[in-house]
Amino acid sequence: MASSIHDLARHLNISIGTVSRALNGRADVNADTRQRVLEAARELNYSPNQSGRSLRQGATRSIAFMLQPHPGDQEYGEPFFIPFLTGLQARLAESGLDLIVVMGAPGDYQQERLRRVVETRRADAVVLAWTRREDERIDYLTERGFPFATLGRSRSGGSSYPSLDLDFEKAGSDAVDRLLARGHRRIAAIRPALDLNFGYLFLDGYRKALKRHGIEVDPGLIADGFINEAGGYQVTPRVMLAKDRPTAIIFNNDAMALGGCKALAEMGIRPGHDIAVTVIVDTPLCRYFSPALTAFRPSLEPMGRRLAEMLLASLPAFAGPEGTRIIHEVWPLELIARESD
Amino acid sequence: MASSIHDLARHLNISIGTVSRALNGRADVNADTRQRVLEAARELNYSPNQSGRSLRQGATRSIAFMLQPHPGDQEYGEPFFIPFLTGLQARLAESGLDLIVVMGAPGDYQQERLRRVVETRRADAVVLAWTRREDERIDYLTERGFPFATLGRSRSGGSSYPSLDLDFEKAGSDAVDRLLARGHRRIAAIRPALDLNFGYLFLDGYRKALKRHGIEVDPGLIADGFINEAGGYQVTPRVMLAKDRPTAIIFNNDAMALGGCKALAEMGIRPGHDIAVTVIVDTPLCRYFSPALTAFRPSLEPMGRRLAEMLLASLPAFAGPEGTRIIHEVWPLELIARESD
DNA sequence: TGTGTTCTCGTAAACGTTTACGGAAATCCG
DNA sequence: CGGATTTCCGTAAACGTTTACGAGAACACA
Repeated sequence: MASSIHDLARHLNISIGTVSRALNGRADVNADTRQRVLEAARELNYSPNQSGRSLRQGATRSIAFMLQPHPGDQEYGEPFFIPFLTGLQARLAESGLDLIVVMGAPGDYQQERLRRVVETRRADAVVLAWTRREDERIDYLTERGFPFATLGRSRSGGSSYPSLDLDFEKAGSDAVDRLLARGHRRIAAIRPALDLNFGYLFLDGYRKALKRHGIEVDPGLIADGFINEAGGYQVTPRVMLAKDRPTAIIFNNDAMALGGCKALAEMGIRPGHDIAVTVIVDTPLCRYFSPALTAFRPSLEPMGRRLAEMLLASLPAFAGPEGTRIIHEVWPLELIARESD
Repeated sequence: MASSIHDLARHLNISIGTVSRALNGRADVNADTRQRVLEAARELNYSPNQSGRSLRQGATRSIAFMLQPHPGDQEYGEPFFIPFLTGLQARLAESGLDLIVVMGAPGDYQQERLRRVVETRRADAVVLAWTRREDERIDYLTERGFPFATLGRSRSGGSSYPSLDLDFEKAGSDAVDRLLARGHRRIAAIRPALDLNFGYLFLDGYRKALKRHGIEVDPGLIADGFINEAGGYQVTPRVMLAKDRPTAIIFNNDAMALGGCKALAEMGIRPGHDIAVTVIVDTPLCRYFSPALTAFRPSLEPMGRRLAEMLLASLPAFAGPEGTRIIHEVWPLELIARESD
């Protein structure tokens, strides 16, 4: 069916070694024969078998991104990652690498799937997202010496791998500053209950900003919930029942914010009028919601490009002349002021 | 580094052939030796090299989904596909297949990327979405005899491949019926300008329903735009400037509807009050928009499962006892009445 | 002319599997 | 007990590449 390097060799009456060298642009092949090989390749519609090549070279020339759907929220997609993946893909393609997105089942937290990818050597490196504070995936990969990079920081694995994260601490702090400047004193914070690292960073920023302004942190105004709409819906009433009601809520996540607003609506509390609502990570949903939610926006597509760049810089096979480098970066979030605060 | 089948053989002092047979559960291996092999495999942390296996078997045991980001609309993700992919992945995993999502650059319409996947044999079959009326990808795949299935129908390729589509025609018709029942007579239709097949199906349903009620189809009420928010924003005023203004608009696409509503707002026209707005394919954005948009909702996750099932049934290697079957299905969309009409 | 260098190519091994084939040992059966 | 059958395993080839090695031819140079 598909033509192999042997077909080319037979067709041109030369050896497969020469064909391979010609195709791979090696120096020790006559310019004339190279020309003929390339023509024959086009004519016979040849393209190399990736399995054969991978087997020989021990490299698949592809990078895997582990995509994890939100558990328990079938209807809600993951618009967050698509622009990121677009950037990631674009940069990898420039270096001739394929991006493969490995889907996991919702909720299994990828460990099994990750093992499969690593152990069957389906990819040369992986990119992780939704990093946890203590992340077993990172432990696993560092232990095995498998190359990877992360979108998000973690305590696990030291600083032996490239990572790109958003400055959730600053965003949390800025959100508080802004609300304080607008006269709020009772500010609640709602974040995901899992060990997700950005939840800690956000809360750190929140706490520090309050303290900086001499305001005591009230544990009754901080709540953790499941990281989806249902979680926000469930947990928001809890902070609203604090003895001294908050006049503002900062949500760490768009889906939780939407659920929270639903709960507020049912309590007769109108975001933007009766209460200020701020969201840390902006998505299109925030923009279209009514009232439009004030939120902190990441530059996802450039981040994807950059993380690909950083990953490549850490791989010996792709690092430039100055050798491999492990880069860590933290990118700012941009405040998009809308109607909800 | 990673242990191979040779390591196991050496460790157990048996031949690699026996090891392979033991691992693959073939009959002609002693129960005792099989036990020892499996233990050794666990002990040495063995797992088969996918490249070697693929090379020998001529199959990668993975299915590729071609994911295409919307062009020109960086911020807007593609929440539509995630639940679909979740279902697809789940069903494939049950048959031991991996799902790999191949990202393309926005706008290149995948032809290049598809060629890469097919020609380098990175996957055993592919799943296509966003089918066009005349789809060069389908032509290419049928011509090459490469197995695939589609989410959506097409004129290309006959009925030689499994396809699962939504009943856009019925949805378009139902949408018109509903608006007519509510007293509207001037109903506009806005759909994507590309050759996307569902745009035709939708418009067919729209036209038929109008004719069925004896209402003439006014070309001035039909407009095509770029399939994103900007497209909806740009094209909506065109139908609003018809000599006899429409009192209702049906959008074929959520993003176009959102852009259209923005344009309407700027014209001082309020959806849900001054004009009825219906969307054919519901996404979370429709639910959160204000006013919440009446829309027709697909069951994406079950559709993903089903299309995987249908694809497997068409593959000789996976078809059940009754042999391979090419299945075509068209699934209904469910009307979700909200506030915008 | 003889020696050394450069250019170009063929040979063959290797990557990690699976599997067709055959053979030795064990078992069965009349 | 002898032949037939079954059980189990080793051998080796094959999948499609890449690449180390070496060899022949052409060329340069003294």
